[in-house]
Amino acid sequence: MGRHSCCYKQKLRKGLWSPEEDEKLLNHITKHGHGCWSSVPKLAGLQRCGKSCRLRWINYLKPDLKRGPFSQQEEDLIIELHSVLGNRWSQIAAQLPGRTDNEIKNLWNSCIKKKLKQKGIDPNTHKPFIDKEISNENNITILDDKKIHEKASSIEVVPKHSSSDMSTTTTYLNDKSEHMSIPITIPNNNTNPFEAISNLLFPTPNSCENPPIVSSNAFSWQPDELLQTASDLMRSDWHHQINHRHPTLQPELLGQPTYP
DNA sequence: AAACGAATCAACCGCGAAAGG
DNA sequence: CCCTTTCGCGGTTGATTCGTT
Repeated sequence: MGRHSCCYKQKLRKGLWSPEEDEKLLNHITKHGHGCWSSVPKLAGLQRCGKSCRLRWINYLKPDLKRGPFSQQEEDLIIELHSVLGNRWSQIAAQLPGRTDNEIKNLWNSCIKKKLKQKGIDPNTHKPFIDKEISNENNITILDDKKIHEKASSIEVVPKHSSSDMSTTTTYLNDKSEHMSIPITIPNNNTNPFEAISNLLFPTPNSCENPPIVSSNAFSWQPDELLQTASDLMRSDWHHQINHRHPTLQPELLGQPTYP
C-alpha cells in the first residue's frame, strides 16, 4: 500500500517539467483523455510516474486554469471557506473556479496566515488570540506579536539528562537573550519531551482529542500560544503568569529559573 | 554588486479511501 | 471478505525569486 508501484521502476524522471514533457502530456490528454493515470506516462512517451503526470496536469496544464495573483474577493472567500472547512483544500478549491488546491494551500501558508496573525486572528480558529482576551479581562501585560517573535527566537528547548532510575528526564527551557534557564522534569513515559511540555503547558480537558501542538519529527513548533507561554516562563513574574494563564499547570514539575 | 534571508511556488511523499479482482 | 492497485488529498520539501542590507 502507499507508494505507487510505478515509483519503484528505474529511470523515472523527477523534478521540474521541461516544455517538451509538458507538450507530450498535453497532446496525449487532449487527444485521448487521461484515462488510467498509471498508463499515461507509457502512452504519452514520458519517463514519469502516473502520479507526477496527474499532478502536472491538474496544477499546470489543465486548460481552464486561471493564472496570476489572487483577487481580494478570492482571498476573502478562501478565509471564509477555511473557517468552515478547515484544511480541506480540494473542497475550498472546488468553490474557486480555475484555482487548484495546491495553489490555495500555498497562498494560505505563505500569505493569508500571516495577514490574519497581523490582525490578531488565530488562523486555525479564526478567532482572536486567547491570551489577548484573557489579558484584557485581567489586566495582565502581554507581549505584542513582534516581541513574541523576538522572544521566541531566543528560546530553545533542550532535553538534558535522565534521572538515575530512568523514570524522568529533565528538559530545559533556555532563554539565550536573558541567559536564563528553567528546568522541567518530565516522566519518561512521555517519549517526546516537546509533546510533554505542550501537555504540561496546556492541560486542557480535551487535550486527548487535540493533536499535539509540537512536531515530533522536526522538534520545532510555531504556535503563538506556546511562544507566549514560553515567554511567560522566562519572565520574573513567571509563577504568577503561569498560574494565572494555566491554573491547572503542575508547578512542582517546574524548577526555579537559574541565571548562569 | 554581492550576500543573505524571506517569500513563493512547483513538485514530491506518505497515507487513507476507493475500486476491482 | 481479503488483497492489491490506483487515486486523491494534505503536509512537506527544496529550488527559485524577490527584497533588503
